[in-house]
Amino acid sequence: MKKTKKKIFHDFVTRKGLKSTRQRDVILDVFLSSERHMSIEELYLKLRAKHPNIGYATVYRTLKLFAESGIAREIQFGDGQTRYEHVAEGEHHDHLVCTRCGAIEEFENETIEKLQDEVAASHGFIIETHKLELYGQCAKCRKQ
Amino acid sequence: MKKTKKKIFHDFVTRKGLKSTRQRDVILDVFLSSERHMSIEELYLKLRAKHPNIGYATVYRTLKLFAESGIAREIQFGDGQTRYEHVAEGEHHDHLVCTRCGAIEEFENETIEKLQDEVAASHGFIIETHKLELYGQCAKCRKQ
DNA sequence: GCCATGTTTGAAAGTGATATTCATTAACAT
DNA sequence: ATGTTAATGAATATCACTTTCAAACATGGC
Repeated sequence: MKKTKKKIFHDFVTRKGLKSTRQRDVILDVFLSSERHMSIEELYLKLRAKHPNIGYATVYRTLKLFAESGIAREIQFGDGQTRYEHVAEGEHHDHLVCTRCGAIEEFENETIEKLQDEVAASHGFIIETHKLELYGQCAKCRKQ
Repeated sequence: MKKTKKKIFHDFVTRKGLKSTRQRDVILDVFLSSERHMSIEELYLKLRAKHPNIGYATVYRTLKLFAESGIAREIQFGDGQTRYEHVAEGEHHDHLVCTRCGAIEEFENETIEKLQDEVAASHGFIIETHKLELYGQCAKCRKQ
């Protein structure tokens, strides 16, 4: 059994000399029990149902911390909302985004990654990160 | 010789029942004579040098029109600025973005595009557009 | 446990980029 | 030249964060 995300985040908080608070615990629980790609707004609303006294700013700051600790990653799909996705250790994936219903699917493709490195090399670049998103209609929406 | 972008935009304006104005002409000239990836802000500043009385809102609205007419395309590189790039007919390319100096290079790769279609198909998606950006250090910055 | 210290929190205000409003001005058809 | 409709520019609004600040907490030392 690998280190759980709760443990990873807790260690991060300790190592940084930060404090473990009720709010952070609650936000982490909600984040971990949610779908993989959530905007701050979505998480905030979900949270409010049970914890109406937690502020937006706290959610915002805590998600940033999740990203910093390595258990989450910020993503932008160009709709003006920052989303946070769960990060599985050592794993990388890209996204398929449905332009109709907004559904997000993930995929991995070794060959594409390799080609990206080649392209970068031929331009003298060293890649640090990349972003690959395919936008279109998902199977469900196409049937309608 | 293909239809020029001026002609394409003018036809678009006519077809839509819009009007041809001095401002739109000027903004189009500045856009066409500029580097491929310009933010609204950059174009506005460049414009102000010779045409200090053209408003920001007009630039903003006109660039949207360029995109709608097909001669320009909106792109987001995650720095919070929308950029507009020139669109060459039938051509598609992706970007290499230097995380140090902000330089933007373009590339095309047939094989990657093909693989994208395969990935999409295996998920039941039909791709409409895609976005592939490689972020890293460009050759120049690496040497420093 | 109780304190001292530094961190967090939540409400409110601030930011920066984009988007809209509205009175005025300018294009185009007649 | 005139009427109609679209475009413009200044100002304002919006949106999604982001920061500020006083009050509330968490944690280590006594």
